[in-house]
Amino acid sequence: MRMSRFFLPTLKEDPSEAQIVSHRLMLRAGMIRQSSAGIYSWLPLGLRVLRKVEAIVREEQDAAGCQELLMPTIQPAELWQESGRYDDYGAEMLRIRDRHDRDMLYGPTNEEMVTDIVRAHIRSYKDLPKNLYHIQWKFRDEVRPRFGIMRGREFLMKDAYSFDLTFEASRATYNRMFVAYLRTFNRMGLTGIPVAANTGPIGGDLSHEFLILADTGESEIACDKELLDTDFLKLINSSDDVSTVVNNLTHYYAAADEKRNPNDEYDLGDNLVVKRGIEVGHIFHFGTKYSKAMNATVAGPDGEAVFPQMGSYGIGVSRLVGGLIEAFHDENGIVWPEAVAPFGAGIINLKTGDEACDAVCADLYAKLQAAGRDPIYDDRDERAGAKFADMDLIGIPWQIVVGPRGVKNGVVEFKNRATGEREEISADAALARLTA
RNA sequence: CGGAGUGUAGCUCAGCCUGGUAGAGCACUGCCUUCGGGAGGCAGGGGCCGGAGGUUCGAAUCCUCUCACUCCGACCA
Repeated sequence: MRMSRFFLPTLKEDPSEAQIVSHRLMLRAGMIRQSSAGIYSWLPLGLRVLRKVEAIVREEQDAAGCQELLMPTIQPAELWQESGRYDDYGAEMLRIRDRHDRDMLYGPTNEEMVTDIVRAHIRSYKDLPKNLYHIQWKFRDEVRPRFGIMRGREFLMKDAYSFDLTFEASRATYNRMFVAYLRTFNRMGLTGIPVAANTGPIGGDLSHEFLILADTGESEIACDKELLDTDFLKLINSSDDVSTVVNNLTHYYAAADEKRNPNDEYDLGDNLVVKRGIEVGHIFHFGTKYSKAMNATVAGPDGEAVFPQMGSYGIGVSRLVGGLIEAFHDENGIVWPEAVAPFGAGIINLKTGDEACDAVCADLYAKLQAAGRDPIYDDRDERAGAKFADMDLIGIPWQIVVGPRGVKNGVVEFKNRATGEREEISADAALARLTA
């Protein structure tokens, strides 16, 4: 992408409404634009990152044996009346009436709808297990939306729903999803710390939240210091058995603020740490709560009707974008991990219009594109300072700076956004670094 | 929902107390000089001062109502 053609409305000054760093940087980098309280447009740069995060989530869900479908945002009230949650959910549910005076709602979650789909099409235990997910916009009419997309009313969520024949199989699915979540966050450079949590309106007997540490996080977690010192990735890779991984992590004390138990914490002594975090995932095991309420059964091996055991598994995809910025930024802007960066490399032409510079840049640009690096090329007729500032603000991980002086000497500047390291190397060498 | 604020140019804000024809910086357009880490000069364009009522000869400014947004709290996968 050439920056001269890219829709990138960056701001020099901090918008006054933004209180936390991720919100400020998303506005300054031209990623989002607020429409109304807690509702945002995703501008091209922001959408690129959102799609990257979404793609990682999707790959890991697929790898965990889930199948993607897509359910609607608008749901009929009847399904929710059937489960009993139409009245329970309260004012957070946005209720809509259509032209035929039918009660509808903008879905805050999809347990009812997916159960309706499964009960219609799955009749035999032989068709189980199934784990269905979608990545769809949700709406929760929060009393007080804040922190930009971190606590918006409209947000993008991945939600998966598992159906198993037996309790044991269902717990195994829960564990598999647990580990898939660890992997997902890990691929983005984050550590999602699993903590025991309440089940809230979703219901059930078992639940874990996944939090990433950030001082600006809304949730408080109390846990055993040793848990934070654990190398999750090593643990995952050292065991083929997901239940071992889950057991190794969940035997440490770790609780969300509402589930803290002073008795447990007393034993930890100095090992107890209390930190703030951002909830980016939440998984639930709730057994037959919805299958029973909605009379979803399959024929079991002996012909009797069986209520499938269920679980649901959410990841806040749009919230993760904000969480990533909270985790990865410096005084100059965002520092994207490569896996989610909106562009894989940046080219800065210090003297657009200079024949030699233009030629070197054009060559780099074409070759990086051909190599699938998805580069952004700042070919604007701007001062160098503005180009450097914008490239850092939007967090491009690798930057190649091409100027007349360097070109004369056959070198370009190769820069790492995260470390700030700069080297003078040939354009070919820079290319080799990024296409190896 | 309780409390506190803010709405004036795309952004950050001044002007309001004490009523008298709408301001600055940044951004934008044109020209010139600059050009290696957010340059400078000159000239421009852009605002129903959130909306509606009221007071007044006259309202961004005073009064009433209303809408929106932000912050603190309560609430919340």
